[in-house]
Amino acid sequence: MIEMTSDSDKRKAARCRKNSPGAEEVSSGGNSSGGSCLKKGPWTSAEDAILVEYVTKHGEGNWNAVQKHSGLSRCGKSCRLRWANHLRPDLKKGSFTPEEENRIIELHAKMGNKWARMAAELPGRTDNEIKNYWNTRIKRLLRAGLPIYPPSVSRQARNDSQQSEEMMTCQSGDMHHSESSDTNSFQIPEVEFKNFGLDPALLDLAPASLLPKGVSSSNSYGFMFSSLNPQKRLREVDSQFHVTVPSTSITFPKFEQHEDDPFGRLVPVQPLWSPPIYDPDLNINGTSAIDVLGSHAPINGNSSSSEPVSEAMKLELPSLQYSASQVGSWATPSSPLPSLESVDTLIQSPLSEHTQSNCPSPRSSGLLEAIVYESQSLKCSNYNSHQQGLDTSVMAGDVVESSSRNVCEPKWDACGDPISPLSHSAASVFVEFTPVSGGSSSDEPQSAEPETIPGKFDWISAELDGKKDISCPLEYLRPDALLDSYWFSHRIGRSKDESITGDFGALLGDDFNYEHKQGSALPCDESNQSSGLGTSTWDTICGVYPFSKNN
DNA sequence: AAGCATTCCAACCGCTAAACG
DNA sequence: TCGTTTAGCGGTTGGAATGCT
Repeated sequence: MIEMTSDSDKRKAARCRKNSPGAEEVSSGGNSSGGSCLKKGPWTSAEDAILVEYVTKHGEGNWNAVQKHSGLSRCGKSCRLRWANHLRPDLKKGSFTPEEENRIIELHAKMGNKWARMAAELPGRTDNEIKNYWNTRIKRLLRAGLPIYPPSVSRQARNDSQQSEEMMTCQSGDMHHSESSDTNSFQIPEVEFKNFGLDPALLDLAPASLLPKGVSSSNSYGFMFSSLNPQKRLREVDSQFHVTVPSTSITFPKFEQHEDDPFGRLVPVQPLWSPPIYDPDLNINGTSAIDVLGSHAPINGNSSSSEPVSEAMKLELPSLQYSASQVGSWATPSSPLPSLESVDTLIQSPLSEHTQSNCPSPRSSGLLEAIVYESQSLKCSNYNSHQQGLDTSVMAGDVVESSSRNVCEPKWDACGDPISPLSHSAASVFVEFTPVSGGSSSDEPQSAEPETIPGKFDWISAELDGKKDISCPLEYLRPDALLDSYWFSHRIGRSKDESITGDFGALLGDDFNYEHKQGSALPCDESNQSSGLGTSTWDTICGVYPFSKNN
């Protein structure tokens, strides 16, 4: 089976052309490594045919023999990849189904970046495919500061982590704990950052996808289960510091496309997240709570994600942690979490209007979209619930919240319009994803978070595009927070010809001229809407972002 | 419509671990 | 025990497709 599409052929041809003059030349038999010229670049149909024929005759394996016996000018590794990723007859083509997406997330929570093993669980899918999927689509969630793992998984991981931690402590003192098990033990991975000369506090803020190369992927997704082998990790542990990831739990309902919803929106009806089969304990209380894509802490890349807190300070977010039993009652969580409908009603911002009206509903085929959509709704609701008590119930433990608020008082006031999307993007992001130590409960020992995260909420100065010296609360500039709003407005409220409304536009408007926005006190009014977030603007943000900049 | 930016994806590289002789 | 081969993984690259201005 030669599955060369005309597209891929074109692509390959183009790439061949570009790749190297040598690529064509070597295809006639040359060798490159060790004197033998092996062809690189896209495979041709002829090569595929040869490979298929060979494998059909001889079976898989012994890939280095392919070149010898078939005349292919490809190294065995290349042959193996080509076969595994494209020529295998049992490959499933096309985009991932929602079920597969679900499965991938589930598997990733279970295995970490064990792509091959994940692929084994997904018939017809390849590790490369899954990896690409994860590294691209999941980034959406990361950028949006949305959770990826079901909180149930997170909770289990946290529990296991604590247990193993205790064990480790007992057994070997304060040693770095390694992955206890690849498969059956959920452990919130320590996020290990190599020496980037960065302030851990800053690193902590980095969404994985925005981290400098070298910290990305497996262990850069923050909370994700590092795929580093224990040996590797031990080797590298020298210059690393550890971030124990606190996680929060947000339960998400299952989505269903309401027939009577003119916009085909997915609405929560049942737990989306079926209890992972690999751990019955995850099915807490026998509920089918989905606890969608939980541990958003790390993912959202914001303060809550991977606080460089001491292990003793593993933080919970009670205020955001909905018990599994609440899942079924999505509309009536114990905390003042409004129903989805209420959310739409409560968030009477332009965005919410969009949410109701022309909200690009999550495609029914897109689990991620659904998650994003619903998560945003949830965040809205969280915002509201938090907003209510923000001024009056700033816990001592809500250091992040309170301190940031204090520090940014003028800005908060300026943009803290509860109706404004800015409120959401900036303030609510704070509120929602900040590892509120002990959350809203004051019984939790109030950690000295500001001390463990030095300067986290300091105002920062950064030169943007070499033009402006901006000064603003670091939190304001965090891409995740900004993107959160961006994503929000895009996924939910922004139609094609609409501009980003409110604060985010204000924040990211022309040339990211924060100085200007400061001057205008980050107005949230319509007049200050940006014409949209230019891509270059976003590049600017990323480029300016402290951890990369400091690098 | 054109130009630019971003996203997606195939393919690769370098490295490591496991398997095997 | 050691060397070789194979498999797997993280990360990267770059063209095509797509979206935005």
